[in-house]
Amino acid sequence: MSDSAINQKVSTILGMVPEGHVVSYGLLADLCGLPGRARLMGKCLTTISAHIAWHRVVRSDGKIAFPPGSDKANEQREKLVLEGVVVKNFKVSMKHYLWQPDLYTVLAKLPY
DNA sequence: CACGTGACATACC
DNA sequence: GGGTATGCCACGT
Repeated sequence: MSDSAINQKVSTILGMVPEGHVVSYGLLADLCGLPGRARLMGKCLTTISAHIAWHRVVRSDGKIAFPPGSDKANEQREKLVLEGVVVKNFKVSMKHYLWQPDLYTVLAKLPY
């Protein structure tokens, strides 16, 4: 699978994550058909972070992936809070996670 | 080719 | 809860 193909899927999927919700890197990888390759997602986001909802991606434990207090971390926290996401100490509450049933809904809309 | 590193995850203790 | 260990994959050195 080419890089651009992955970028395509990531963009598509992130476009379907509703406001006020977040997904983990691992889940995102799963949805891309790349189970176990969460680290690849971070790599991917560095190239397409410009015009998509990259801020809705957090780690599986809820923490923002950037160093707490860094500019990027602050920016992400800001965007999430504006959407109504509860962020405490750079960690989002679990209730905002897109969970399994939601994923099936998302998958049903994907072109593959 | 061998390591180290990184927007990660899981399983333990 | 935190800390360590291991698995994971792409990249640079």
